[in-house]
Amino acid sequence: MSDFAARAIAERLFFGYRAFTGDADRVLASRGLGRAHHRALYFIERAGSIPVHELLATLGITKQALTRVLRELMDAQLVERRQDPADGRRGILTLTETGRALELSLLHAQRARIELALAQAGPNGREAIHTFLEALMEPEDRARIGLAL
Amino acid sequence: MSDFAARAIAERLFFGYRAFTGDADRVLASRGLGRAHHRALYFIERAGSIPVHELLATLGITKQALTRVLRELMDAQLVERRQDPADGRRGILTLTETGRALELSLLHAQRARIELALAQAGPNGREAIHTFLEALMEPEDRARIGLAL
DNA sequence: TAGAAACGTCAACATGGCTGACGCAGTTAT
DNA sequence: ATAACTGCGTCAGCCATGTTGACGTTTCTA
Repeated sequence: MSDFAARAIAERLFFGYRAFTGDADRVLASRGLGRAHHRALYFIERAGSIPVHELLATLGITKQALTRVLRELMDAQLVERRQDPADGRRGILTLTETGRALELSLLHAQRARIELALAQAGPNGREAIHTFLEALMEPEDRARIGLAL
Repeated sequence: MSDFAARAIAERLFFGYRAFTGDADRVLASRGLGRAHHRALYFIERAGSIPVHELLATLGITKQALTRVLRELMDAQLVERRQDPADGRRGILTLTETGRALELSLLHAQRARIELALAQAGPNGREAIHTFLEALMEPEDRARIGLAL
């Protein structure tokens, strides 16, 4: 593949991702939260409820970094932790009603941009876009969202 | 658009972008540099030579943040600054031979992943992917890489 | 019942952002 | 010519998000 073609993708990913996250960042800033909080909210909501160790693996950060984020989210009454009944050492995280509402509003802040971009790409483009992004991902992460390795 | 469809894109962007940047991050770490240095190298190389104020606008960071990055790149002999002959206040940045070599090796670290992902998406997918990513971008940034607003 | 596992927590540090304030060289307007 | 503005570097201090390493507690498991 030519360097030129690689650059075309690289810069579009850079600017595209920046704009995409920017939509949520504005909402987050008004609540005194950051992108790290959004990611936690997103994956807790996605799973319904999730063990701490799994969220840790998904986010790919250390437990110290996650603990700080979770403490702030729990202080803000957006996330709750309870014990795993099957193994009392494990914590299970869920969103509160307020947390779910915030997560949705963050998603909706990004939805318009996504919708527009998919529409521009045309009805047949959607599958190609999914395939492309899935192929960029690490196999480990593909498995995490329920795709074949 | 359904929340479900929006989430499908959101998480693929998150994991895909993370894997994509991870390729370069590994090379950068071995040189004691970070992602911020890569972005500067990329856009200087892309332009051939670029005024400081334009790089500033492209990266969307403050001059203080950029100055630190540029100082490190110049100390490492990867970037050179000279005066704009037309306006002595302005600085113009170019890469050294070494800088160009590093930038290329960073691009190549990402190229295989991009190539594979484009191949997976099929020959007709490429246009859709470009269109999609361009539509995600801020109009301002589209203009910056030579696209119509 | 000893050891391992799953946390939470404290401390220190790196990176890459930010704001504000100041200085200086060079350019432009009066 | 001189005053004002511009572009840019720099100092200082702060914030968000990540890192390592060490330690303690609770809970399971061999």
